[in-house]
Amino acid sequence: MSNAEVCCSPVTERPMSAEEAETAARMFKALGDPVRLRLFSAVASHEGGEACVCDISDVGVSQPTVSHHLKKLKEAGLLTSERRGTWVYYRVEPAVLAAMGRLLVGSSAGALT
Amino acid sequence: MSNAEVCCSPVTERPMSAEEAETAARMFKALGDPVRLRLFSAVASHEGGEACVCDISDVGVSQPTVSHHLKKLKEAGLLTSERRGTWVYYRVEPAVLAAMGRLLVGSSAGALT
DNA sequence: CGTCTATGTTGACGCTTGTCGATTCAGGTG
DNA sequence: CACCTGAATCGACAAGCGTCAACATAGACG
Repeated sequence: MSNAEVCCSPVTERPMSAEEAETAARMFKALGDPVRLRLFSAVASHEGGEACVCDISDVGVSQPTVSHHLKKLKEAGLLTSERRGTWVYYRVEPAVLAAMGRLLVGSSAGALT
Repeated sequence: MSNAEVCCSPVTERPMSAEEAETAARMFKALGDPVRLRLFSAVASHEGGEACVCDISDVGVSQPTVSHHLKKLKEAGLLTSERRGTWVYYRVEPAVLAAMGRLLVGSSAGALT
């Protein structure tokens, strides 16, 4: 259900419809908070493309707040989570980065590594 | 002063610092509202890369609200404005799209058209 | 100058959001 | 089982945000 597939043609191609904008804005909004952006970057740059909460929770806010932001990122379709024993691991939804990049630069930014 | 040059290395490269996140989040936040995203797309996709307010103000909200959102986009460094006679024209700051794209996909998405 | 049109600004309103402390849940360990 | 640690949820609060109607400003035109 991740918004990645649905959304969208590049912003420079034609004016976005209300529906497209609604979907895309939800993803941008999720990255529109400094703490969330740091958490997201921490996960995305972590080895293996995934990280335990304990690895990334040092962003200067309380533990409930970290949990809250991770939930938001998950709801936006940017992260997925999985519990393994004591710890919970978050990983980046790969298609999302490509989709958002394509939305901005239009070109073949969809070509992933 | 546009945030484009300052910001940043790709999110997947290393965890963002608090300062980087603050800067980048401001740009994502600006695109995190459906109405603003539609306005931005309308300008970006308009011929010549610029548009008069009168050309794009049909997004379902009142005129003051349109003006308010355009101001926000301007403050975020995504748009610039210029008055020419009766009308005010907005245009996309070109480096910004490339910078945000690079932030997401990491690759050589900076290569513009 | 007076008036008309195109944008911007102000002030107010309700809703959303980021944050925390307290609590709860989940799993491991003794 | 009791206890401890990692993580999520709850409840509350202040701050921020999107929206509008009313008003203000800027330029064109008579």
